[in-house]
Amino acid sequence: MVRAVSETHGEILAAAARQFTVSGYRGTSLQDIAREVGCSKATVLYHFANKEALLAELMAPAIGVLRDLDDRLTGLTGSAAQEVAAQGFVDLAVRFRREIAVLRGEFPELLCQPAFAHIQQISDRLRDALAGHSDRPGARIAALVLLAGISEACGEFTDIPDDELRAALLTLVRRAVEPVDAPLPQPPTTEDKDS
Amino acid sequence: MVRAVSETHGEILAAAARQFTVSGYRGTSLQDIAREVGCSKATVLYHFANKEALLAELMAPAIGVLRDLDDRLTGLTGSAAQEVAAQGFVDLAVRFRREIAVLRGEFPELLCQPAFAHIQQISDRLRDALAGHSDRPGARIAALVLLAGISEACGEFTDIPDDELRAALLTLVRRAVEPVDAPLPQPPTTEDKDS
DNA sequence: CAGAAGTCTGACCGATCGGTCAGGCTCTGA
DNA sequence: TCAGAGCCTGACCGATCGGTCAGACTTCTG
Repeated sequence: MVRAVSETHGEILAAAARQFTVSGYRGTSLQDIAREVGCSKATVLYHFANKEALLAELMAPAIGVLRDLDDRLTGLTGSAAQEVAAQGFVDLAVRFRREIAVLRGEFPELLCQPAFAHIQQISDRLRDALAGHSDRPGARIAALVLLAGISEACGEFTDIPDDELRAALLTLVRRAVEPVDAPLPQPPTTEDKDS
Repeated sequence: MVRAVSETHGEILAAAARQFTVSGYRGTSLQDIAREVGCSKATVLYHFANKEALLAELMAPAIGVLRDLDDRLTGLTGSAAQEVAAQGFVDLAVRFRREIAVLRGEFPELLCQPAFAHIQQISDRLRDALAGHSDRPGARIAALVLLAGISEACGEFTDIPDDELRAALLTLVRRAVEPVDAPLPQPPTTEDKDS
């Protein structure tokens, strides 16, 4: 059976997206993808140079949006950076729930691959922005917990429509982020031991 | 070379912990562990029935603490459940940073294995408790984002001492969790479309 | 009609995985 | 002294992985 180029190409991409979401990148073999499409493993490797190229093409749209967000963050400081980072990342996470779920937990290894080398730097800058470029541990911790948690959680809420999920996440982030413009948010914690 | 039982056993366990933390469970082979210990792969499999048993023994302490927390949560409702869940999970996450990092992202597959079958249910109950047993989407989302984010983030802050990390996380969780005892926290969201 | 281009496949490759097994080694106690 | 228990290993196994390759088939084009 011979199909139009774009047809098989797209079917492989769609099957890979589903399989990666369920089993992760490593947990999915080219044979699994070929089986779902109904072609041979060699056909998958005819349309894509290798497994990594398949992943790269799958991630391209999300990465593009992430880069745009990175550009918009340059020059911003304090709560302005926090707000733009919050809105931008929440929107990105909701729109690309599936793609982000794929990377779930496989970030460290995947980021070593050349196609994704720069993403680590971008996400570091995103975290700094969400922390209002503060170096207080509380701000850094809150920013990382929120970014990681949203990435992880988005894929789970498949039953919640985009609008509702986006609004709830944005409310959460605004509530949870450590304010940086105010001198200090009246620390009500139990004890402070600055080592 | 022949060592005392407990010695090699412990060395394998320690090496596995390090490797799993860096490369994940799947990403670490028995050969990798054996190489770090300085023994053969067969020796690893002499001390542990199989790879899964190695992981189970590594996780046992953390799982025990998780079960204790689960017990303490039974019967609690509202903000009381939230507070106990917050304190208990933050403490657990900080104490067992490394163990939790191992499971990072490999939860879905690992939870299928019989040794970890019950953990999914416990973590579901933990999430419900942190949401104050509310079924409002905002509360559920906040709880999941916080649990996932803390799990993910703890392993990254190796430079922050336990006390400080614990205090910062607890402050964050208390600030971020959606209050449930008050009738409704003055919803400032854009629009509510109850489908 | 000839042949070039594009699409697809089965057979195969080397590498690596988790796991097994027979046997060698050291130490201990009768 | 010697048998047995405990510890350890090299060699090996079947399965699976990502990837290659020659060739078959269809479609387009001059």
